[in-house]
Amino acid sequence: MKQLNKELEQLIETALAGAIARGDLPEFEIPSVPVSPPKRAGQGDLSYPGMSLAKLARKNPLEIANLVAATLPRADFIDKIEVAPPGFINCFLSESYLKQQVDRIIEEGEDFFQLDIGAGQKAQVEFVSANPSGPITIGHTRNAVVGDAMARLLEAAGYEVQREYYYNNAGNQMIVLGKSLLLRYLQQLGEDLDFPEDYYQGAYLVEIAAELAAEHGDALKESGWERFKDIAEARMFQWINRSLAAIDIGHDRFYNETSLFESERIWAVLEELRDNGHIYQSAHWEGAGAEEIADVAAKGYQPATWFRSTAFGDEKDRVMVKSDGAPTYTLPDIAYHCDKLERGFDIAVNVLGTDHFSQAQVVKYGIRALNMDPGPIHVIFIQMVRAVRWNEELGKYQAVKQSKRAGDFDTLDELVQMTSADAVRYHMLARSPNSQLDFDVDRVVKQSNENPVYYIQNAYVRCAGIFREAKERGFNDDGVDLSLLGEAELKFIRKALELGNVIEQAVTHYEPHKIAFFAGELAAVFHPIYDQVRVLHSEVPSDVAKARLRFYRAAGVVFYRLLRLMGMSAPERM
RNA sequence: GCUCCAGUAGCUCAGUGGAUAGAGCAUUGGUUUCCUAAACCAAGUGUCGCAGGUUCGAGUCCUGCCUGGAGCGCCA
Repeated sequence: MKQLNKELEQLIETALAGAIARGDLPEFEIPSVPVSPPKRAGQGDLSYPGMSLAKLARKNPLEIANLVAATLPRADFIDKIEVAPPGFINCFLSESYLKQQVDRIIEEGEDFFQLDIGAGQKAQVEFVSANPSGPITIGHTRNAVVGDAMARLLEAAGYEVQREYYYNNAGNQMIVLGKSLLLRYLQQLGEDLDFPEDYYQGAYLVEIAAELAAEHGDALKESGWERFKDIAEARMFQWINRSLAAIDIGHDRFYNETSLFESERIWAVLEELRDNGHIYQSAHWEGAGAEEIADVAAKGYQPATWFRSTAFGDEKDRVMVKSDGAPTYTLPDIAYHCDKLERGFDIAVNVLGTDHFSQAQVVKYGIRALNMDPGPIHVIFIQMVRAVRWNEELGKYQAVKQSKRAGDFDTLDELVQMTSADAVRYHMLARSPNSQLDFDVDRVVKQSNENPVYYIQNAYVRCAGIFREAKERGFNDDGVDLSLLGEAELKFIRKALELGNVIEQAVTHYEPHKIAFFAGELAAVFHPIYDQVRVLHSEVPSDVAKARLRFYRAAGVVFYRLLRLMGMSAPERM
């Protein structure tokens, strides 16, 4: 399917080049000017602001617009071109072209607006990346939904996409997890033991411990925490994957940070940084103030290994290897991204919470210090998400307490249980990632017309309903004459043809939420049409009914495509 | 203190430097003999945080300020 705004832009550029060649316009470099649908009726379907050229062409914008309109090459999708002050070039789409697109949409099916922007290119999306120390929380969920939608959109743009999950099972967290499970297990065996406050308090460890006790009795009693760490880790991953699968999310590859230690890759990276002159040994960083130095002295720090990230714009240098010889999190993170780049991804999207902002910056500095181009790496930062409820007494929203009490929830599982996988996905996606998200629990739970999830799905359901009914009545759209379609149906087709541009915008700006808003807008165009444009109705002549049936077939294809792009289901019935 | 993000209708939020700033919810009234009501139709709501600047044109870009959030460890 063609992206008409791009086609038109090219035609206009051709016309401009012609005008320059003929000497009607002075020599100038034609800029890329976005062609977009105007907001108001009567201004056509696509609009090009000719004013952008006035200064370059040193000519009145209205004159330029008229010149372009008069010499624009012919195209099958254009009905007419109008010029409007102060210099807009407005394009009206041809009705017959739009009607033909109904069959084109059906032909393309699930590949409707499958673009070739990324053809032959590899993209990676790294997302979730939660360490296996507990369940998927509401914050991870937003990360997961945004990351997966980004991956789907990249696929729609033609990229070959890999979904990756980066995790660390070697840190102190995991040791504590293992020890926590060991304690819970011993408690299950009846031992009266204190459970330290800084251990994992979650009830899930008690459950696992109970299962272990039931399955193995006291056979594991003599095992060390290492054994319990392994068990806990395996169980956590099972749980995480099951939770994600419940909202139709999965990863192609799990990348263990530990492998970077085993391969000694981190030390190779450190040596390369050192060779490039970006590493030094010191008890404090080179730019430390007197106060900082005194503080370090008071703590008695021995010299550590520093990366001079300030040379790349950082506000302070960062420790790579602590004075005790252990690397910080940053060094393997740099090595990991180095590895990513070497794997040859043209785009490497990284979905992170804003609490990783500084970390992500340092990684980019590290990449540059290795004389590599961090260009392919793009980070989508996800702002905080919290579950809220409307408090009638206070007249404002309040955060749902993150306690384990019944009715409160802070995990994906509980969220899905309270609402639905589709509702979770839609609401987590339908926000700009860099705005804080208040997840209104009651509203999402409500399965009513105030919930846009069902508004969109219902559009697909309605299409499916027509076909069920038509089949029962033995009616079909064979031998259809699409010229019988009316203005209402064309309005939908016009809107649907914007999908390609939406996908492109979402991909090039790394803003997957755009697809969610588009889906809502398209449903808002659809429902009034469905209300008026009936198919199986006594007053509708058979040939018109055939055309309309074909139209709803196309509409169903479009909604199916949209729902899948958002990772949502396309139910046949509500 | 420094860095980043946000501030748009009563609420939750969209908004590619372009034309008269939008949607949903909430509020009020209306709509179904025949696929449809989780829907449709109609009605009102704005100091786009404040002040400057750039531009033919600014909610959008720049500067400063105000408010809210996140980050600023030899944590991961």
